[in-house]
Amino acid sequence: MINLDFRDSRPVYEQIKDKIKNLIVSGALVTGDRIMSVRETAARLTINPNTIVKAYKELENEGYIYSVKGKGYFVADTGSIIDSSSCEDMLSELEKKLAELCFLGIEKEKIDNIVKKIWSERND
Amino acid sequence: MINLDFRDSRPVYEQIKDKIKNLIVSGALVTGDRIMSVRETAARLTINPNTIVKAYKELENEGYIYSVKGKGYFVADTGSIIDSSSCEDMLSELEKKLAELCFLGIEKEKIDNIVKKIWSERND
DNA sequence: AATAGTGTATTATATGTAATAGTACAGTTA
DNA sequence: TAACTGTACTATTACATATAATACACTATT
Repeated sequence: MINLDFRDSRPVYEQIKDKIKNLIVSGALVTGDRIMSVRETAARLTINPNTIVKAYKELENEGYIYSVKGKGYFVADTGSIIDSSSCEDMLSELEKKLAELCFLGIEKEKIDNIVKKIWSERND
Repeated sequence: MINLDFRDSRPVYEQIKDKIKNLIVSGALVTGDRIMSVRETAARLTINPNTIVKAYKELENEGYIYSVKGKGYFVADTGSIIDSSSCEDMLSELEKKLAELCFLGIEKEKIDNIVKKIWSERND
């Protein structure tokens, strides 16, 4: 389900955040689904439980999941996520990345196709 | 010209990399332009020269600038930058970010407008 | 030649983050 | 009761970041 990439220079807890966020964004996990427990994930990846806690807590702060003592972590209601301020940050980040890709000579059509694909997959 | 943002949690040398890269990508700096010297930038931002060196060296490795001993750093030929492997990485990163924005409810038109704006500005 | 500016290299030090290890406590379920 | 959950805390190690202080080689100007 989740594997680590040791070529990736980013901290382990960020990789875990990313993987789970992607599972939610892609629809593989939906509201109410229970995700692997802290200890289960730690054992599976043979890393320290504290590292998982850090990843889960940050995902909780961002509104993607929530915890229930004694039961586990669950995927939160997607509606509660939309934070306009962080959306603005993401959009300005996106603009920088796009400007860089444009500068490097990527064709506009390539970007258009990616955007088209993503939004068509989601708006079924 | 360049200022630091202490609210930004990223390392200082990365912020400097980003600022200069943006100046190049935006066209404010063009091939052959000399950029501020290591010591000059360090004095201006009141940070350690070694931090500037780290930022400049990474930009040099990425092909954005080059150094001449005794003279300074200069903006490199843009044609030498295009590295297809790193382009692939950037595109897959972009795809993740776009999927996240889509998930958060951003309208496709908003993205289309950003893309349109950037590519029209550059293809004069 | 002298001076002042460049990039470069090196060593040492301080600080914060990331990750591990171990333990303990509180809640849930069977 | 037993076995699983999340949570909290302390201690320790390893690494990245940033500073500090030198020193050397090259370029340009005077």
